[in-house]
Amino acid sequence: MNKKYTIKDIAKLAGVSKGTVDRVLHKRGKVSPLALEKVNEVLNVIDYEPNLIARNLKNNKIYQICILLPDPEIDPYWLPCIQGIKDAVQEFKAYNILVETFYFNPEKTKSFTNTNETIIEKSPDAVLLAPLFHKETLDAIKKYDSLNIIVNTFNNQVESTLIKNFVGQDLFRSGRVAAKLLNTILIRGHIAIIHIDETYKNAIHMQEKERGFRNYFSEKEDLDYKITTLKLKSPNVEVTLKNFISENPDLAGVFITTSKAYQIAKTISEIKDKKIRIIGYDLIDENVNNLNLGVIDFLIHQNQKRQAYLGITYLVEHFLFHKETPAVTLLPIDIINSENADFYLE
Amino acid sequence: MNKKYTIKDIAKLAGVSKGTVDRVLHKRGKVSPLALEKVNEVLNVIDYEPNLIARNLKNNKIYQICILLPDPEIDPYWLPCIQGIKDAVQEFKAYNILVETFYFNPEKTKSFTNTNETIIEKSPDAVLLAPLFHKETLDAIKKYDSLNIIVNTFNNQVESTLIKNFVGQDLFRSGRVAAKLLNTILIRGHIAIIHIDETYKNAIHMQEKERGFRNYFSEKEDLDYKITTLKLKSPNVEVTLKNFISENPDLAGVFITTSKAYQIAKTISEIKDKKIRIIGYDLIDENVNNLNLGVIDFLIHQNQKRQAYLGITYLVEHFLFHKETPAVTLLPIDIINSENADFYLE
DNA sequence: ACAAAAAATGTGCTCGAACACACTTAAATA
DNA sequence: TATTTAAGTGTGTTCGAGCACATTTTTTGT
Repeated sequence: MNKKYTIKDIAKLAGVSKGTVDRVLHKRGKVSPLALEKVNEVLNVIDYEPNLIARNLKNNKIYQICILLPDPEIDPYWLPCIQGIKDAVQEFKAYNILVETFYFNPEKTKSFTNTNETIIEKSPDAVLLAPLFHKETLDAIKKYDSLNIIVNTFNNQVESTLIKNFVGQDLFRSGRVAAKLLNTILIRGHIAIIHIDETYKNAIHMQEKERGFRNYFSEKEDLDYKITTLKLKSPNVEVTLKNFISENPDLAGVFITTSKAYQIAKTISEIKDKKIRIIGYDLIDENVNNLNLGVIDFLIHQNQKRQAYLGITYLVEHFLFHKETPAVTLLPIDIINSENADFYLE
Repeated sequence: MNKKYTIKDIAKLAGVSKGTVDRVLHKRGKVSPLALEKVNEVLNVIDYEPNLIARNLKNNKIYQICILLPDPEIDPYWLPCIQGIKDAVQEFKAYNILVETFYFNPEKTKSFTNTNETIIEKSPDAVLLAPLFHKETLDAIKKYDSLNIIVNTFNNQVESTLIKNFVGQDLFRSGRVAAKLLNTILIRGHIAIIHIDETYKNAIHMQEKERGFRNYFSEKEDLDYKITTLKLKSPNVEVTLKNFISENPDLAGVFITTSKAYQIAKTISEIKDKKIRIIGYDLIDENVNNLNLGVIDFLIHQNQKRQAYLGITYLVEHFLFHKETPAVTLLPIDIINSENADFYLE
């Protein structure tokens, strides 16, 4: 009754050979209308699911997947990806899957293009990219596609029909989440959106978050908030911030669009006479410390680990099981406070 | 170089037959010390991973898994589990896995025991239980174990060495998360922990959450909060609550330990002169509506869908791939506001 | 009508692990 | 020493899908 039907079963039921059933199933042609009819009749009645185990046994090709991301030693934001990759490798080590990780220097465009060339020389079956540099990424994607190498991306969205899958987060929405959080903890007041200028470009990231943040408040115009955008540049972060705070004594909350909230937290925690609320991104150590100290109120988790893990998983499932991969996978925007942070770490 | 070694390869390298290698790998005995030595030497050098695909091909047993949970029509809390089960079934339908779902009436102990008996008659290979009734669960587990049926649990934790795996949440910690949230949005004030008395027993659930909640505040004794526990009984919920609010004009926040926060939200939203903050559990429709209306500030997501999904997945992986399952899997305690709720729904 | 070409169909082998069973060699017993 | 018993080893088959190739049937052309 609940038996799993095999091709042999279908062949017997239809009164043909398994070769014919196989041709029908794979639309390989060379089947008479009569035989086609008979097989289809059986297929309509029973619920045939090919046995994935048997299907893949024969296919002893080793699939090579390369994953390219910024060097976590230069930007610790990418550190959790390593574990995500490890998890995926562990999960699929019993299959013919070979995953190789490549790092590039996020501060240097050249490093990105060079690493892509190294990967191309390996001629893998698929590449998973963290596409930091827009133009160079498009070039790389074109090149990969011409060599029939599948390209998927994670973390940063790049519009291209050549990309099969993107895993990341809706940055606009994450800006809205941050806005709602500040709206919940502050009745009114002056809020600063702080972009800390990185040497490399994640400007689009920061802009999208700001857009979402402002969008939330623009929908509630009756609310009594003043919102200022503050761009801080690398050597002068602390000085500029201190000046801003003393010039704006009504400052009640800040939203930091990068993972550098701890830098702001340090300055703000030194102000003893009032509490300025802080919302930032990413569970890097310094941020979590400040969360536990009560200096940072919330962090938004971008789940890089799962991004990398899912990106690889989709590729493996594509190769091994011919599964359809969704064009875009948006991970949940996790809200973190001191009490639930543990569960999202490692 | 990166070739996958097979048993045949090992046999050739060790100068024995694949039968001998097989006996060594599975410790089936009947191997001479000399042969054992030779095979082990090869195994030490190469990194052998058995091909899971081939291993399972031969094993054409159909594994039957029964999952037992409260009827979602009676308690909508369990509704997301259906989707979690569906997802798991979909994922494993190509393998020999048969999942059958059973509902019991959470208000009737007898219904629980009866359904367990129905399952036992089916003699499945494993059962995944939502163990609502403590004593009856222990009896059922004992019975299952004596019949060599694997028992795993989800949602509710039951101490028993016979259980291979539990998937759920740390309720104590989730109480702490709620406490931290109220601590973040309220500077001071009177807070009420509200237990809405269900007809059936989830008393342990509610107690653990309260314990965690109070534990958080007990650690910060310098804070200016007053915490009251309020038990509301079914027909008089609204009246008792209204009385409490008028008797306690300093009430600033409530923490509802069940999924019935919307009931409280209704009453509280009618109070126009002040804002009482509300934190509750579970993304059921009425709660999410109140989240969007701004009446409920935060919901804590218990991720029932994933609980059911993971519970089944662990069993399948145990049967199919002989994977070790962790004794306890604690899901993250997701904090939900109006802006990120979408991502956790379905 | 008959050979040749084309179309349709069936057979048989492969993948790797698992295990039953046949077989060989060594040890134990009379 | 002959014979039983045990220990050790190798061979061969199975699982289901996929595909190459052999075989059969039908169609086409002369």
